[in-house]
Amino acid sequence: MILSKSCVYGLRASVYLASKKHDDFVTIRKLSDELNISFHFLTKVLQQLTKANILESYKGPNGGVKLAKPAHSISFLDVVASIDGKYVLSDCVLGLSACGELDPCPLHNEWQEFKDNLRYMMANVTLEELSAKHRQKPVKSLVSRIAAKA
Amino acid sequence: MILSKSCVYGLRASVYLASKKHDDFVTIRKLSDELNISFHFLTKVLQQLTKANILESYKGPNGGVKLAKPAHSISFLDVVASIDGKYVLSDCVLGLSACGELDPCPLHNEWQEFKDNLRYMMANVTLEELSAKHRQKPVKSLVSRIAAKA
DNA sequence: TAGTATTAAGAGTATTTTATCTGAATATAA
DNA sequence: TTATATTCAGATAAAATACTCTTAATACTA
Repeated sequence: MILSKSCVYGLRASVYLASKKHDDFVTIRKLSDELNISFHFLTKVLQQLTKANILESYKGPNGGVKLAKPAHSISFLDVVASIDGKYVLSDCVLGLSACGELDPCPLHNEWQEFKDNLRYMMANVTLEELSAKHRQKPVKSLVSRIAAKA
Repeated sequence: MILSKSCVYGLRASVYLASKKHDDFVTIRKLSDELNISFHFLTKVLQQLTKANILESYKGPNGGVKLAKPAHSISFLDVVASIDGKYVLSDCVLGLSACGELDPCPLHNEWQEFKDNLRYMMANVTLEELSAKHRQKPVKSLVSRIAAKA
C-alpha cells in the first residue's frame, strides 16, 4: 500500500467534493454514506484537510465541508501531502538512511526515477480532472511524457 | 512505504548474500550484525525466504543461510513476492474494490501504468545486478526503456 | 556420545495504524 | 432563546505491523 487509508479516504472525499457545486457545504455524514467510510474516521481525516486549507468547514445546520479553493487549483499531491506528510515517497527502497546521491544503494537511480515520476503525476493531476471521469483534457500519459523527454 | 520492513530486510539480506561466494553459508547473526537488523526479526524474515525457496538454510555449526539458486536467476520481485505476497501493488489507488478495466476510477490508467512499470523493474532486476554497485551491465534506464517502447 | 553452534517455531510484547465513541463547541432556524 | 444539526477534540478500542524472547530441533566437532 503506497498511500495510507486515511490518505485514500481523504482523496475520495476530495474528489467527491470536487464534483459538487462549489458553493454548497456537504455534510460529513453524507460523504461517509456515499463513500462507505466510517463517519467518525472520515471526520478525523477531513479535519486534517481543513487545517491544511484544502477544505473549508462550517458548523451548525446547513454546515459541512467544501473545497477551500477551486478544484482545478488543488492537486492530488496537495491532498496526499496534507495527510501522509510531504515526505511520502522520499525513502530509500532498501531503507538505508545513508542512501543518497553520494552513496547510492544499488537500486537508487531506478527508484528515484519512479518516485520522481509518481510525484510528477500526483503534482500534475488536479481534483477537477479527477472528478470528471471522461475529462476533456486527459492527463498526458506517462509513457508519452517520458518519451517526449527522452 | 511501498514495501514492508520485513520485505526491505529480506531484500537487503538477499543482496548481501548475492555478493558472497555461493558455496558458503552465512550465519544470520553475521547478517544481522552487518546489516544492523535485529537478529530475531531477521530470522523470521529469512525463514519465509527459505520456505519460498529463495534461500537454503543449514542448522548446526558452520550452518547459516545462502541463496538457493544463482544470484542471476533471482529477481527483486521474487524476494518481494515471497514476503509481501504476490498481490503487492495490485490495489486501486483510491481503494475502490470495484475499480478495474470495466469500471475504472479516475486515476485507474495512470496508476496502472505506474504499477506495471514498477513491476517490470522489479521483475527484471536480479540480485546479481543489485549486488554489484558498479555493475557491468546496468539495468536499462526506465526512461530509455519506455521511450524505446513508445 | 556429549557439548555446542546454529536455524526453526511459536508465544509474547510494543508500536503504529485504523476505527469507534462520547461530549463539547458552534451556529442556524424556529 | 431554545432546540437541533453540525464540526471539533479527546479518549479509548481493535487490528495490523514490528520486534523480542524462549525453547526445541538439528547437526557438527571433539
